[in-house]
Amino acid sequence: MARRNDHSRKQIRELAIQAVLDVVDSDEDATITARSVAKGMGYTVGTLYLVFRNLDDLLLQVNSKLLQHLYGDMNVVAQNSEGPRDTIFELAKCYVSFAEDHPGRWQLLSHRRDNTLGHDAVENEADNIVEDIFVLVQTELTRLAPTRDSKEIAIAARALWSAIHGICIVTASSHLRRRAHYDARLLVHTLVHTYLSGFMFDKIESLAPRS
Amino acid sequence: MARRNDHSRKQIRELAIQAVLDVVDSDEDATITARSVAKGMGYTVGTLYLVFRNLDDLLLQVNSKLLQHLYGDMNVVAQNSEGPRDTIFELAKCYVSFAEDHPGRWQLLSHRRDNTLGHDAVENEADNIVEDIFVLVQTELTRLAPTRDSKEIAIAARALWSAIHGICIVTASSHLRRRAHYDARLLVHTLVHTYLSGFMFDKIESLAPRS
DNA sequence: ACCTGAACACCGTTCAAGT
DNA sequence: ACCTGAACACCGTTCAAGT
Repeated sequence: MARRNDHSRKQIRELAIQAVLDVVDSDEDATITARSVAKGMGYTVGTLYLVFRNLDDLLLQVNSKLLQHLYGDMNVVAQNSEGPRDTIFELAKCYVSFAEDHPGRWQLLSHRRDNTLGHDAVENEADNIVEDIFVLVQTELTRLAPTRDSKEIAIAARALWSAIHGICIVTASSHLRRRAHYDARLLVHTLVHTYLSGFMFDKIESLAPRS
Repeated sequence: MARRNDHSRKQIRELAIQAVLDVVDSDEDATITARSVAKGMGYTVGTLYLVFRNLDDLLLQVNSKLLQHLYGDMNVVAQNSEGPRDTIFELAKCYVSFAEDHPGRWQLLSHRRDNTLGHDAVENEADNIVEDIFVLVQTELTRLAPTRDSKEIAIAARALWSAIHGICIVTASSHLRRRAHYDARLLVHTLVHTYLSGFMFDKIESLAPRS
């Protein structure tokens, strides 16, 4: 054995990433293991460490890829919807769909990373995409209330998007524990509807003359 | 060694729970280990399995205790605030304070449990307290809009509380990655303010005559 | 009866040795 | 040069054996 040279370094990385996705797609509760990933890609454990710094590094790259896809989908959705209000609803739906249709992949995103790797390029890349997603929402909120302070809108966007994320988490967790199930889509719709009502109402109020 | 009989079964359980809390209090990122818990309580690993079914069972009991405390605090807060609107703000602040002042304990709450243990008494206990917390919020929302459908209010309460939780999670995670930090307290305040505005606005609208 | 600690089957990670 | 797989230091969990 040894010395096969079937794949380039980049191809091996791709194989590993695909193997991780295959594992979580086949069982959302599966624990990702260096050995299981290696088996899935047809190599041995050692090879993994030839190409990634460690398991966290691999998972980080998977997350980066997942976030890129999600961001891409969200951009398409943003393009194809009518008006900022509708767009925000569609963006939220897009996120819930990702969480519900690919629970394994979605859970991968909240995998706690070790701080052992310093400020990595890939680490920053993943974080930057998350930032881009926030900005997407921020842009639509700005369209809804063009006169409002941009700092305020940034806060509103973060609050709203974190809230949507929170609903997905709580719903998934109560689903896991076979609890009375509240539909994530319904909860998110309610949240966005109520939040946007409040957002617009506050605007009206601040524009109204002081009584 | 062997046969010390220093503590009763119940005392040993208490020692273990305290040991877990000590570990996460001293380092929020510490990994809870059967051996580290055992060392912290002055026993050996085996003893842990004399008193808990496994590590998850121990962590579940810790969570149950933490949730009881949190629920107690929230009840005190609910008693001492003026009016439903103020109460909801105070409840939210109470949760954020827990997450920020005791990050290790708070993170323990989102520890993913194995499904290996069936429908346990303790498991249900923890879930029931979470349910009670939702009800607390639900009660205040009902006071704000007594005429609204109770099912709708239940949904509104879950959406709001999950949203608050989500903000804490996203904030903690970006804090961990040393990202530009948005204050959780500010985000939660914005969320609650905006959400309640929307909640009241929708009520007004639905009460208003159809035009 | 109560507790221990060696043992087992797993981890992540490394690195000398094979081709 | 490329990859292997045994080795190491850890896990969670069990259970025969000590007092």
